[in-house]
Amino acid sequence: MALSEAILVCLTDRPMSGYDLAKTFDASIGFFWRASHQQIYRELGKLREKGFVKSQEIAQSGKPNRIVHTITPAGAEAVKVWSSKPGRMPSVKDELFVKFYALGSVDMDALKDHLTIRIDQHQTKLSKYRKIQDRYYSGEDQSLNHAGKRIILEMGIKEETSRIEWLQAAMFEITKLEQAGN
Amino acid sequence: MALSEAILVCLTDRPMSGYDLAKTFDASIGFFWRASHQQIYRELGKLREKGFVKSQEIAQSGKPNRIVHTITPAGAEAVKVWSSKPGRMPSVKDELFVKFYALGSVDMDALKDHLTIRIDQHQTKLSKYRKIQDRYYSGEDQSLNHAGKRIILEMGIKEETSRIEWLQAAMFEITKLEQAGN
DNA sequence: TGTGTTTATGCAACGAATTGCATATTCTGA
DNA sequence: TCAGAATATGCAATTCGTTGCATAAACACA
Repeated sequence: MALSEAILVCLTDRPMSGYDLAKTFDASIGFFWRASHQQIYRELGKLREKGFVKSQEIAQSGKPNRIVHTITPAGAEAVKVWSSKPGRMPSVKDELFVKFYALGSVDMDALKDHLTIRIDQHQTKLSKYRKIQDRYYSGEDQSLNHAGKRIILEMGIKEETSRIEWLQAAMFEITKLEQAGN
Repeated sequence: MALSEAILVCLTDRPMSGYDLAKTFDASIGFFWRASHQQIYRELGKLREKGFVKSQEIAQSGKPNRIVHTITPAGAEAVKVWSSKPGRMPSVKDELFVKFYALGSVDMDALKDHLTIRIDQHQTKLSKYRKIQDRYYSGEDQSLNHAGKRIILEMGIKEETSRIEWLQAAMFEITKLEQAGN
């Protein structure tokens, strides 16, 4: 499982609380590996048991105390071991395809609506990526870590752009089918 | 959950045994909704309980008996209800991205190997899609069900093609980074 | 003064998915 | 003739993921 590694990778950048991690997953690494805050808290517990992170409570007046997690040398080692092994193909699960597979049994107007929604969602994602790219990745930072994040943003932008294109092509095709009177 | 619907959709084409379904998931609908045989058998049990499929055992001499599942009117109705509701965005989980996110902490040669493997896997998928397209979807069948399957094949081909392109672009970029001596 | 949002953490229950095992027979090739 | 693949089904255990709930305080706004 790569959730634990994704967390360790985040903690390599800087020590974080579970809350910080949840926000990071929402805003950057989570574009490529989704996780909810409950998953993150549970996984942090496991990482602590394995000795891959150290956790220390920091008292805050007023707000609840923060528990800040730091990656240990054993954790860094675990990241290295993981990164040297090839991962598995991401498993596809897309309801929209299944609906197309059953085109004869679905309501065509509803399907067109769903297609429109999906295109919108991908466009939202795309503009989010572009904003981040403009804000943080148009500069001159040449470090490896920065370069890696720049590259996945570029990949994400290409992925979303092509998705939008072929979803629009699919929309065109089913509209044509409808007009043909099937 | 759409696994149950994916199964029902398959059974709309023709009655099948669990084994047939597992093979169908391996060879066609599973390109867009992966499922193992254990998942399928368990789900078939649930569908039977709900009355969405009827199952009848067919004696076979020698081989173990086949249990053939047929969709019921209630099952067909369930497909309709499901298809009218918008699905959720497929959740992304790709280790390769996570490795790029941690570019400073991973072994670059290993990462390049993994990239090569992934490009190969997508190329394999692509040529599988193209073969199916040539064999079954280059003809004149104008039925809706046929058209839907043709469209998802086209979408799949576009998806894989663009994936291969940007994975190669990523390979080019990290090679460039390496040569720059970072 | 109250309502809602943000920060901050976590349990409990359930449902989904994976992994490993188990059985039993036919057919194919070495 | 013997090994192994393909056909055919399924249980059990574990892990992963989601949903709903719970707590607790600061702060912004109306």
